[in-house]
Amino acid sequence: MPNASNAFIRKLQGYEPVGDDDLAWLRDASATPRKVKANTDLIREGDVPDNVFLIMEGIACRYKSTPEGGRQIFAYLVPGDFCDLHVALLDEMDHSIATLTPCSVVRIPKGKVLELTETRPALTRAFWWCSLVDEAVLREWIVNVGSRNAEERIAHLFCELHAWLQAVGLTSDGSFVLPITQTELGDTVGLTAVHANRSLRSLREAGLVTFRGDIVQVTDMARLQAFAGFNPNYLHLQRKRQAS
Amino acid sequence: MPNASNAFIRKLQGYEPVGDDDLAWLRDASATPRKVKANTDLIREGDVPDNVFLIMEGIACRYKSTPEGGRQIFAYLVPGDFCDLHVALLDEMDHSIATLTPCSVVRIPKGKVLELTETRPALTRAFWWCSLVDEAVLREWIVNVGSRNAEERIAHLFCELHAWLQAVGLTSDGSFVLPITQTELGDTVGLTAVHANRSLRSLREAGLVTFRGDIVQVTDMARLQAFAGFNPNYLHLQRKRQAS
DNA sequence: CGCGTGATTGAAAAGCATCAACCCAAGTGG
DNA sequence: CCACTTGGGTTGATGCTTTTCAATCACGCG
Repeated sequence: MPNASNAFIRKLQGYEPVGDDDLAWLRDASATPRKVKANTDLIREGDVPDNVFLIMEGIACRYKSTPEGGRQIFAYLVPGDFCDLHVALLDEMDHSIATLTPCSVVRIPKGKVLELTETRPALTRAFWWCSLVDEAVLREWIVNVGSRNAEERIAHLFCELHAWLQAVGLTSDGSFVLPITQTELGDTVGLTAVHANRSLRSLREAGLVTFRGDIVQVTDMARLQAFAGFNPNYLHLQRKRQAS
Repeated sequence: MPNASNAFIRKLQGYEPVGDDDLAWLRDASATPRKVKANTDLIREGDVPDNVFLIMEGIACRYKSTPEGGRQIFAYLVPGDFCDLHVALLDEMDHSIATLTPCSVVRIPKGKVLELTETRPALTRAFWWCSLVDEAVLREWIVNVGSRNAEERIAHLFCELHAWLQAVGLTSDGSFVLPITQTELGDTVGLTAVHANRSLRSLREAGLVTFRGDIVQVTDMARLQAFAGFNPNYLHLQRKRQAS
């Protein structure tokens, strides 16, 4: 079994050349993961935490609860993703983070991240890059809920997740594991569970993609992407060109 | 008339104590603004630019065009806002930026920003903070289009803009200038212009807020905020607590 | 004055939510 | 071992929300 910190370190190395010294910092920071059960809040809106969380295994999500009792999910967190880098700089959480599956997470003290911005420009830049990619994904999600219909929204989400997970080797032959309920899918794309269910049936019957028992299987990738209007440019998956 | 760089520098100073040396860098960087007409693309999706833009006067927006000929706006840029800090680190633009009114903008060469990350940790942190606040606003916009109805979306947008502009002294007595068309308002909150118009009428008749001739006038702030479910925490307007 | 852009209103149709029922599989406890 | 419970998936019927299409109005400008 590979070193648990691999997903995280590999991700950052994709953004910036990471020196041995910085590598040691990363290894040290991600050394002692702790287990968390599924459907557990890691941190809640309003909290003023003093740790940054990092997902090593499992899937979590960012969300806000709505006054009517629903919730809006606006990010899935997969291994290697920061939970709340925000917290290191901002004051209090403006949203919550919950696990969707059992997870393994590590905590990095806030002070350690602040210190990093003073002493390690390459890592700071890599973290900043992470923020910027997160931002790009959020923009596309606004396009998704703001200007696509129900089927297109779901199709687009599946395209994105496939591309993202493929980049870290978590897909196989057009399929990937997505351990969420249809209610959570609805909370993600701004639909009710009932309508999400009907839309899934349409997509299945159209021969584009199926979602059964935690498995998304893309039937026809080219048609699915065309249907969803998916353009992966916003994921910024290709490596950064050498900067001098 | 105040130094044109004030909005920008004041904004950053709200995030981090800025030393004299850094101040000089900022003044220098924002020294020579150039005028741009309304409804002009500053930069387009797919471009690989070598400048970072900074809005000194006027209002611009980030947007993506949809295949059906519409567009989705996901940010308004007001004086002091960065246009595309992303570009300094990411590869190519994943969205476009256009002026909505005549604007005055400055360009900062990409290399200058990269150099900054090596030599000026306080400024780098301030820029990073800007990214994180942008991110928080994007999250709330997803909640807006994903889980509020037409009237609530518009009401929420107006609450946000009022709070944001009030923080930089651009409101007066519950009103502010919003030089956009109803079509652009619709493109922002994921509605057609027709339905945006009807929703505006409802809000006006409910005595909450009016929007006529580029002026938003909040009639009853408390009720408007309650109606929209507005909580300003995500704007992170309060100053950062002293770190260390 | 005529034209173009944006605002406004009406009527019809489509999209989506709501309510309600039922099915199914995986526990759980007697 | 089985009755019972529970959470998630599926489907139908109905109504509200939003879009679409179309027409008209108001205004600034050459």
